[in-house]
Amino acid sequence: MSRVTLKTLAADLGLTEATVSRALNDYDDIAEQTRLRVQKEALAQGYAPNPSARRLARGTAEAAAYLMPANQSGVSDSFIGQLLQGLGESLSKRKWDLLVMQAPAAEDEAETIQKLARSGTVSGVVLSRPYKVDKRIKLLQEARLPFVVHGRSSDCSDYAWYDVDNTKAFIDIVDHLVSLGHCRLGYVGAPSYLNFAHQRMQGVLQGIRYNGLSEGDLLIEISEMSDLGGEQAASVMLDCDTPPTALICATDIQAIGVLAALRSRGLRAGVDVSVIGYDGLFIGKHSNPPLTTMAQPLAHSGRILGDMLLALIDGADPKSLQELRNAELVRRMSDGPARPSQNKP
Amino acid sequence: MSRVTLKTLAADLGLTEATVSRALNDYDDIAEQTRLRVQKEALAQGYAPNPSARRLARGTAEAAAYLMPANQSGVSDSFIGQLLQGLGESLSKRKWDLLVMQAPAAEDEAETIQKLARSGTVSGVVLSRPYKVDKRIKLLQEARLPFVVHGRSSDCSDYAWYDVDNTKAFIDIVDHLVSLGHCRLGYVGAPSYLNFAHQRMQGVLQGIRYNGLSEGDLLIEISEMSDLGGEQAASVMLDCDTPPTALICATDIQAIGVLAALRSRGLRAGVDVSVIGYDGLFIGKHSNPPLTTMAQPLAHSGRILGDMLLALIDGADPKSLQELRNAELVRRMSDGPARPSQNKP
DNA sequence: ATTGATTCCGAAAGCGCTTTCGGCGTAGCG
DNA sequence: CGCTACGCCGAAAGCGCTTTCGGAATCAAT
Repeated sequence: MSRVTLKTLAADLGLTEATVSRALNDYDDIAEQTRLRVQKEALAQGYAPNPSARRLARGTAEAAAYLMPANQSGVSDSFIGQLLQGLGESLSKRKWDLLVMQAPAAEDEAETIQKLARSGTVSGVVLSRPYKVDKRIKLLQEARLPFVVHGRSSDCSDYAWYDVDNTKAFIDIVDHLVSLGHCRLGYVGAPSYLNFAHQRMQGVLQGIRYNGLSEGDLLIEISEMSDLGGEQAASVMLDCDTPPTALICATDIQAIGVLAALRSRGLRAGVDVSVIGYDGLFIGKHSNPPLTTMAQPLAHSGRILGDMLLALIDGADPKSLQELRNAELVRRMSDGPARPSQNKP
Repeated sequence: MSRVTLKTLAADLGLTEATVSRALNDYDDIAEQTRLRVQKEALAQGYAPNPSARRLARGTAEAAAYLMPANQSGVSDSFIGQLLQGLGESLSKRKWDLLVMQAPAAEDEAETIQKLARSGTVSGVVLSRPYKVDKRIKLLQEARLPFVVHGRSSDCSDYAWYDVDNTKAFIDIVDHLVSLGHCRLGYVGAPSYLNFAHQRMQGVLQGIRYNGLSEGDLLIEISEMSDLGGEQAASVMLDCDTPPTALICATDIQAIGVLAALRSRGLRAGVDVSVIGYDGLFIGKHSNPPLTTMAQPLAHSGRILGDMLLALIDGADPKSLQELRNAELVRRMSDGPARPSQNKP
């Protein structure tokens, strides 16, 4: 009982491989009757075409790759599972395979992409978390390999992307905080080579200006994207002469660390100091206290990215495939009005 | 500037495709000198072999698939990212591709696997979170497709797996709790079609017996694996006549919900009621209070599973590839000694 | 009955690579 | 000097599938 192939199927049916192939692929120059006969037999024998052969013959990969973001900071990204699931659903509509790739080292990313493009392993790529200026994007463009980006780099006019308006989100955060009476703010930022980090920082800077505050009213600490990073960043701001009354964090993970820093100082988040995160991670629901955060809508981002990629490959203009969503403030317990008399006189 | 292929390369070099192929694949019947010349030229032209063609010719897929666990309960699994990364690293040693698959519906899983096996898309499979009796495993065996399982089904004698000793872990939890003076326990379990849930339940049952308690000393509630599930399960146990003084949870996610249930009743986890989770998730570090839990070592599980799969395909006996690890109790703040006089007299 | 148009299927080439087989040329042996 | 023995490379088949092209049969129309 060896493998059932087109040849064996054809032999069993008394037909040619060509005919069987066309019957299975719904060509319209096959008699309805034989088409049915073929498909029935194929099903009965459990025939599954060899994808390598098909791809080779068709000259198309019928597969897409997801480029995993390098896992800096050890904290695993819980969104990857969701994203992959959505991507998979979308791609499976065309029976495409989804493969995940990662560069061994950061510097090998270019080579990885080159190989990907030249070998024709995939016919499309999904890229997460671009850098401010991202040579991977340039490489993909030069290679003429269709791709969509989850996020945006600085210059994002020429390719397809799906992103949340980071800048607006952080302007909104500042607005919210100011409306609560806060006027000395702290920002726990992330490394700015990641473009979303840059965008978020711009957001708070703009927010400050729009609200008539000066940059002197804003303390900034950049930390790595981890709880410890957030905790340390918060510590230096909290321990200075005129500590901020509200802390804005680039990511929920950092915000979680900020909460810890507060607790260890006997400060109550939400009453003594407000802290607001970004991401809307599940973890924020159960932190101490529950974290107020800007939640980004990534429920269906996988599907959306997948659909975009498919559209792109069908010939859509990349520029027509740029989707910007808004994050939404979900208030939990870590923010509150500025206290009339603040600690540390 | 079309694609560079073996043919064009050969033409440029004045050699045959065959020779070039062998030179690039380090056959030993190629003169050292020409081998170098070929490899240099290949590098210069950025040649990347077409994997479909290679796979077709070699008759091997040089790829493995990870079967994503169905995302019940909406809570995304944060371990998937880690696992995939480890798998990818391992497989990349042989330049294998890693692709992720998911069954559209639960019932399609069988068909998905059949297709996978018959089509020869991959030469190996990694399966997560098996059911108690898992027909996917049977299918993979029948299809003679090498596979490794992350976890174990009831009958796990015949295949390769990597798992944590769930039963032992929960015996340990009971031991720990009993040594703290607890003798009325509650167990928040998970649906037992998942075998790990069954194993964990067996663990607490055995732990009860080993410690001379009777089954009357144990309350059991099965819930779905989510924070809400845990909260509801805890609620019914807490609100009964003689509530347990300690709650054991099948997963951290449920434990997080249990903590919420406690808080909403004004009960202090770790002093009024002890709660212990399982998984060692990051979230437990920052819950309220920080969660005591049995941490499973999944840092390198991806690599291990990948290496196992490779070994399997090299002809290793599946039975020699079975690795059982132990979880480790990490004490945080949610457990403590039983109080002499308990609430509700 | 002759032509033209259809309908349906077979023949065959080819996708890019691997691998077996054989043959050429040179070196080593008697 | 003729012999075998290699070392090195070319020729060619084949992996399983797709797709173009053409031809045999069927049908409608003149």
